[in-house]
This record gives sequence, C-alpha cells and structure tokens, in this order.
Amino acid sequence: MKQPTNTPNHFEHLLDQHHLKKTAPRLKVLSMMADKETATSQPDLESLMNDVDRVTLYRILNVFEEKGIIHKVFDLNGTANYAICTSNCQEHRHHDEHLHFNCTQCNNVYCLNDLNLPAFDLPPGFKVNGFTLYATGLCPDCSKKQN
Amino acid sequence: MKQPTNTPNHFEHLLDQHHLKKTAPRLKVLSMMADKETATSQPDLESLMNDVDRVTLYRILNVFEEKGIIHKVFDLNGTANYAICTSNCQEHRHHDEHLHFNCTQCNNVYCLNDLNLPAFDLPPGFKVNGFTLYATGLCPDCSKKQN
DNA sequence: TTAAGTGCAAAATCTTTGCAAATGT
DNA sequence: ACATTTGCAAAGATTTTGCACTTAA
Repeated sequence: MKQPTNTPNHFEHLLDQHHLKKTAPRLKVLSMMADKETATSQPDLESLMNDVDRVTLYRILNVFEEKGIIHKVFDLNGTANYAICTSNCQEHRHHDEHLHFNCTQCNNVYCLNDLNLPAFDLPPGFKVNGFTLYATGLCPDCSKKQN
Repeated sequence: MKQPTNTPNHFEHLLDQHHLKKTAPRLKVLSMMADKETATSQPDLESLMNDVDRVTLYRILNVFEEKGIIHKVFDLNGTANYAICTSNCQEHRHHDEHLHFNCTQCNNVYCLNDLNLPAFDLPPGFKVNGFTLYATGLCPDCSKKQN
C-alpha cells in the first residue's frame, strides 16, 4: 500500500504538490537527502552540490522548509541540518514528535520518527505545541568502532 | 542548606573555582543571566552589555561554556541562548536531562531543570549520553495574553 | 611583575538582497 | 509568452584572529 518516498518520481510529485517548478537544483537537493537515515548539514549539502550556487541552495532550503517538504534541526554546533519529512511528519506538520539523535563522534543527526515517546509533565501554564527529544551519544556505527 | 546561586558573591566564587580572573565584563555577563527563568540570547546579551566589546563577549561565553559555568541552547531560529548552569547541571555535567521550552510567541527559552523525564526506548545500537526534551508552544505569559 | 583578559582593527565566514539572464510550464 | 527560478555581484551580519594595551593577582 505504501508509496515509495525516495524515488525521483516521488520527488517530482512532491514539487508538483507544492506548486514548485521541477528544476535540476531542487531535484538534486532532494536526491542528496534521500535514502539517508541522517539529516544532512548545510555545509555538507554545499559541497555535495558544488555545481549549484550557494545562494540558490539557501533559497531552495528555505522554500522547502516553508512548504513542509523538509525540516531543519540544529546539531550540537548550531549548524542547520536538513531531512526530508516523512509522510507521518507531513500529516502532523506542526506536531512533530520525534527523536533527534546527534552523535558526538561523527556528528550525524539521526531523525528517528515512529518512536512513541512517553507522556511527561510540564509546569502549569505552558501550552505545548510540539516537541522533539534531542539526545546525544554514540550512534550504532561509532559505537561499534569504539570496541 | 542551599547556597545562594545568584549573588555577586557567588559569581566571584564561581570564577575562582575555575581559575578565571574576576573581571568586570565577566561579572556583568553572569549578573545579566542571573535571576532569569529564561536563557538569554547572544544578541540580547550584546545589547545589554553595550559597553563591553562584542569580541570580548564571544570569548567570555566560550570559556564559560567550556568550563561548564553556562550552557548553550539554540532556539527555533538557530540563535544561541545561554543560561547559568544549576548546581544540578554542574554535578551531572555531561548528563543534562532537562527540558528546554521555546515559546513561539516571545521566543524566550525556558530551562526547566528538576523535571523528571520518563524513560524512553531507542532503536538498538544507540548509546545515549544525555538528552534534552525540546518543546515549543506558548509560555505562561504569552498564553495568558492570548485570552 | 607578569600572565590573563580586554579592545580595536581587520580578516574570514555566513546569510541576505537586487537584478539580469535562463528555465519550466 | 510569462511567471519562476537561478546565478552572479555586492551588501550586511556574524564569528574569528592578531596584536598592543590594560588589569587582576
């Protein structure tokens, strides 16, 4: 039943849906972020797309984020990392409840959706809209290498 | 039993403990951040301390963070916000487990320590070192103003 | 007295803006 | 053909670096 979410075809649909033109730079951004378990940092995207103007990349990332195609998460160094939103993410657009795991070794940011987070209490008066649990430590890969 | 943690006296002790000279700019940074429920953004600190050189502020915030006197948290816009670490925070330096609440209205970042967060599960292989629950929504003040 | 810290000038980065040329529909 | 999007140039903002002067211990 599930539609593939990482094919070139799907990317074109995505752009269509959001009334964005299917240009080479945009499709390239999407393909760079596809099939990755981790979010991609803006500097990484820049070097991966060295044929695309830096300014263009800024603008693409901005529209994509506004439209809810990708989401942004800041790693431990305050650098923006981007990942394609899952369908789950899009449905509950403003109620993202997922876990961002930032490895202190490789600095990768893993977006772990589909995780059921337990309820928690806030001091009275705070109206929660959305939350993400932000964890640091070693990712599976780096954890292995340590042994 | 508890020592005051927000007096000028305490600040001098803090600097002593970390072998830092008690200079006017440093004490001022600490006093600006004291007695606040919320973390202070770097831009705010800059305007609050307009008599101190911008570069000096950068350097002070960096040493303070290295020494574990303050901690840094990025708000929704990726701007660094700083708050004095609580005693709790210092003891468990690398195991901060607190909640950062970023109000979408006033943009304040509340550091809610002393919150017991429930356990949660991670996919196998991830070695968690520390985590913070990062929530967005309306803080008590803005929540009131909405009614 | 002297090592540490500050302030200023200047470099290096990062991000935004304006506009002409190119591109998708 | 026309509105969008891109690339380039340039402005603006942020962050870092180097070095002489000042200050706390």
